[in-house]
Amino acid sequence: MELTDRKKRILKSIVDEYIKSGEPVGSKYITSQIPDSLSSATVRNEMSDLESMGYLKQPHSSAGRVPTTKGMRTYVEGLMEGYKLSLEELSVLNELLDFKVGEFGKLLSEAARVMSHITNYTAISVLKPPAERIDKVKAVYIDEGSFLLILRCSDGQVKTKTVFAPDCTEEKLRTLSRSLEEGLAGLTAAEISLTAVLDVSEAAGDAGGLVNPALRAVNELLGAEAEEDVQVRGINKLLSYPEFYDVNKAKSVLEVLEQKHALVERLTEGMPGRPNIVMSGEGLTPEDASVVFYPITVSGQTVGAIGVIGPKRMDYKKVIANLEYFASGLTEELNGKEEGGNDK
Amino acid sequence: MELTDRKKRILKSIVDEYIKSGEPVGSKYITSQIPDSLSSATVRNEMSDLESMGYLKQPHSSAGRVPTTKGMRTYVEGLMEGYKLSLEELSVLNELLDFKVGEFGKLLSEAARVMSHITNYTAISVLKPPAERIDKVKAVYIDEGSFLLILRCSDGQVKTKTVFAPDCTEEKLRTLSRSLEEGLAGLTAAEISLTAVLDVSEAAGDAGGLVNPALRAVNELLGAEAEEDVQVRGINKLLSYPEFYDVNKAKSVLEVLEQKHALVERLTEGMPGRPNIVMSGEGLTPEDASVVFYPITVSGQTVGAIGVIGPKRMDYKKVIANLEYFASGLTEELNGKEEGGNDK
DNA sequence: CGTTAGCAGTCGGCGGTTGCGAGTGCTAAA
DNA sequence: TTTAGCACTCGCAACCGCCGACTGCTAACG
Repeated sequence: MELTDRKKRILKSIVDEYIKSGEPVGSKYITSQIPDSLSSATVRNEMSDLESMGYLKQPHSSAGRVPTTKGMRTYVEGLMEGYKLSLEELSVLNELLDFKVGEFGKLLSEAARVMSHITNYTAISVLKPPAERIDKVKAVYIDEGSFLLILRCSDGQVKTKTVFAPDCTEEKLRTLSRSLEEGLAGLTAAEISLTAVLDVSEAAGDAGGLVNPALRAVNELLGAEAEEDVQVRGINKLLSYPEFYDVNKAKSVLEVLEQKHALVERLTEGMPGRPNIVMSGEGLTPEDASVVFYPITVSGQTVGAIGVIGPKRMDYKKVIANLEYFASGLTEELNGKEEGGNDK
Repeated sequence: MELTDRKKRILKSIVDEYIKSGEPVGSKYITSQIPDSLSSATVRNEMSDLESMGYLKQPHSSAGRVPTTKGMRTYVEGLMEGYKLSLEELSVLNELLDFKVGEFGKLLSEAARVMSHITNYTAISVLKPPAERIDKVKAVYIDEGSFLLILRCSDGQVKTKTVFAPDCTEEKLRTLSRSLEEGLAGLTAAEISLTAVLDVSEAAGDAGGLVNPALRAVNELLGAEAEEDVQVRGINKLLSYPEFYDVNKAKSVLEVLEQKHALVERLTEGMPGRPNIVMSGEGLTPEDASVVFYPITVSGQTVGAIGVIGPKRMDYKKVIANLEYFASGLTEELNGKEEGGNDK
């Protein structure tokens, strides 16, 4: 059977209402919502069709209909109207984007807070350590027992770590800096081979004792878990929605949110530049929940993501509009900054 | 009326059982748990006394008794037995303490994860930026448009921030470093006055254009919100306890956990070196919940805290034993490290 | 005077019943 | 093809009575 225009209108109307109320939608109510003037009986017939086509289902035989995941999918992929950001939303987001981008991690985490506040859903931000090339390495003297290793990556990110090592001198550290940079510049963490390590050791000469601690630090800074960060804000919002009044459902969502590493993986795998929507039944997403997210990329590399998790019937248009605005603004700024600062 | 020894035994027994079951405790059950051989009627009389003294209360007139906050307080402050850490718990904690302490923040957050896992409650770790004196300042060249500001505080913590400023040269940065250090060393954020700022500007000479961005960065690094971090792990654990099956109660707890700044304040205000216990009714703690935490100090300054939040009837002895072991081990290590590295 | 047995009273929780109302599917007529 | 009408289904809330756990009280005992 075909999805006629009228069926689409009815489906859209059902989803709209379901997003508002969270309750099954009956045929009578629909007649008052669609432009067509139809009787409830006709709508019932259409709804019956939509059900057999898999767009709707009845929670029990004498209740209204609820959209299935398939129905929701269709809705978000075409039926849904756009959403105009309110003045208030715009001003909050703009203020946020005025942050200096050097503080990327903090910015993302702050964004999650704001996003949760604006949308009334739980917001997630993830920060992923990209497999970056090393651009510059520097070792700076702190005291005899320690120095600070500074790594500048090809995306402009600067990472630092305090390294404890005996007998540091300014002199030795200069040598160390030079040999590290010569040996490692242009490599990713995975590309640091044994020969590279030996090269560095040799070049370091009497600073050789510092090479191993330094390399360990480099590895940690670039390594997979190094700077991974996940922020979840507004968990309490989740419990405002009836679908999560059942403690077990709420628990299953919270369990997913605890899997921080998996979250990073999952959210940074999405398509950049457009909304990614995962609903329950489509991935590991827990029952009745839905996740909307935008990855954030810098020159083609995904470095993080920001998203929202809520009931499957969340207000997609609003959420998408907000995420879109923030993500695209941020991506632009990040990439602009990058090109500007990279002309060495 | 006085709290006799027998009353204490009965109270302890009631709390022990209540911690296990979460249900009101009846007089008959108690007779089988205490060493004294008493009839249930006698126990009832004693329980009636305990109730009028405010240690117990009845949720409704035909049910057993439940300890009040006062009853719990008395329990945790004397009646409770010690808890022996199991081999498994010890080995996990020891492994954790083997982390390098330079990674203090990451360590705390990891500790929260482990703590939640071991105790089966929700764990909280907070990191507070102490009002530190500036020990050393250094500006390191990144490229023409930016440099890295490195701050070493009197507690040995090293903080960094990328600063964007036009026309950086290695030369200028050396001057900047020198004048910043001369002008700011030994001060806390609050003590940086206008005269200090003018001194720095003057000393900086032709690097004067870099002073303002640099000072702004110093301020951010030392400022109140600068590096505040709160990690909450194992929220899903909370929902395993019947006292939080009621979504509203769970929500009120989650709302408290969202107040990250307030959490930092509250948890770092506690007495170091011993368990701090706050129960519902005693502070802002939400209904039916209880928080146990240990602040972590470095040379007298509280720099963070680790704790556990759970139902008021949580297994205090186990939680305290674990937190105690971790907090004292960490404090020791931190203070040791500090003295060793500070002899400039 | 402390302790104990016994008994009446209280009350929450549980299972079964009932009535209500929303919403459906079907049928027959327009 | 649409519509009106009607019988039917079923979740839900209210209600009821019963059971059991536990208490408070009283009176007797050592």
